[in-house]
Amino acid sequence: MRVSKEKAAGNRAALLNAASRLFRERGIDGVGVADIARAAGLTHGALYAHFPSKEVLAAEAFSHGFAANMAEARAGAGDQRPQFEDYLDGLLSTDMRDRLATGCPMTASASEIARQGCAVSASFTEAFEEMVAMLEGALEDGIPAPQRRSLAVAAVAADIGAIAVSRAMKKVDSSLADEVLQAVRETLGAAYKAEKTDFK
Amino acid sequence: MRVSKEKAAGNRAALLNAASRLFRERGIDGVGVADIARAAGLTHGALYAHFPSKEVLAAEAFSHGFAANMAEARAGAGDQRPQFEDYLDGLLSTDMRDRLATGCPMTASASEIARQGCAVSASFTEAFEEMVAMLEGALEDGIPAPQRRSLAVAAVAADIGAIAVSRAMKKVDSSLADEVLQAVRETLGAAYKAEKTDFK
DNA sequence: TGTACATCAGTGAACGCGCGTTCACTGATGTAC
DNA sequence: TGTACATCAGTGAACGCGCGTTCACTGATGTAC
Repeated sequence: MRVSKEKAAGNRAALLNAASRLFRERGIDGVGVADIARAAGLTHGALYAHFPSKEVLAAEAFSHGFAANMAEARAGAGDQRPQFEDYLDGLLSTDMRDRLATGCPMTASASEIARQGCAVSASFTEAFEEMVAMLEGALEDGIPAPQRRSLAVAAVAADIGAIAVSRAMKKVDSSLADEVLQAVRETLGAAYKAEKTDFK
Repeated sequence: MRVSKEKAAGNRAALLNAASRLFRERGIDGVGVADIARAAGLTHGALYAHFPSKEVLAAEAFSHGFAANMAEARAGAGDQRPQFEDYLDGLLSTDMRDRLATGCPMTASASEIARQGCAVSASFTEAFEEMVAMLEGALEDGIPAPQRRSLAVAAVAADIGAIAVSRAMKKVDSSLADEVLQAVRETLGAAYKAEKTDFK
């Protein structure tokens, strides 16, 4: 039966939330549309009143989950502008690694995106650029723009790799999993320090 | 009907080759056992004479594909011992990125491994350690062991991230995809240079 | 070397199940008068 | 403000299909005599 506009908007949001969580937890290929609808308190047919296909839902859910993560990162920073190293500490923490369902969708699905359609790839690329911009803005002003850009791009890619790798290994070797996070943290820190020294 | 021991061994190898390729191309969840058996010229029933389950096949196929990649890397190095930077150039090239079906299984499946069973996680972890050892051996002797280890671990994790990210974006922004590889290459190079200078 | 027979790799039908998507239908909502 | 009716979010059965795994069966291979 028909439902009020407010209720319909709420259902749409519930579908996005459920999809976003489940896709991160089990992978895009590992979740069915019925699972998502059920988690949102609806039947699978209703899903198609809001999204034309699973792929479009996946792309929107990706952006939705990423936006929530960015908002959290900015809120967590508080009033003053955070430094590059503060971001690294947060991104490469065991906390971030252990938050699969609510963490960054890029780290949760990195290697699956290439197998998905263009809509999902586009969401991923947009998220990547947004995160690069955030990190770039946290680098010291003394460093020239090309080096800042390069460092920020590398930091986001390395973070995605570190979290994915750490998660993949945690079940069988949790100390190695922790070591990976620390090693990437140290290496990015060293590269940043070197750039700062070069251009002082 | 029964088949000679040589033929059976050949069929097993064909199954591993097909599985290894297909899993990298389409993801572990994206390939069925029937696809693999068909690609190896067999029926799906025969697969279960060689492997007890898809998960065990996935774990063995992972190790199989990784071993081939390592052998290639060592052969490509030729007679003299390659430097760390030579490895980075090879690993972070557009060639490596564009070789999905025959490239490193770690880069092809990184974010999916955490969702698979322990057998696959164990294969991943073993491969990771082997690759770290290879890179560690290519670092300059002057750097102390802890720093060498940290740099090698970070390089493998960052490489996995860079290739996965570059593949994810290529469809929608190929110049950004190329930039990612170069940025990670530069940043790891800068970190290595800084360590060399520190301990000279 | 020749024969009888146990072994077992490979076949293909069948198991129960979930997949993404479509569609006729329901009935409360929102709108036009 | 009250009534008639078009709209459309949501339901649930159905579509055809592929999934991983099991199993009775086949028949060439390898072995024991």
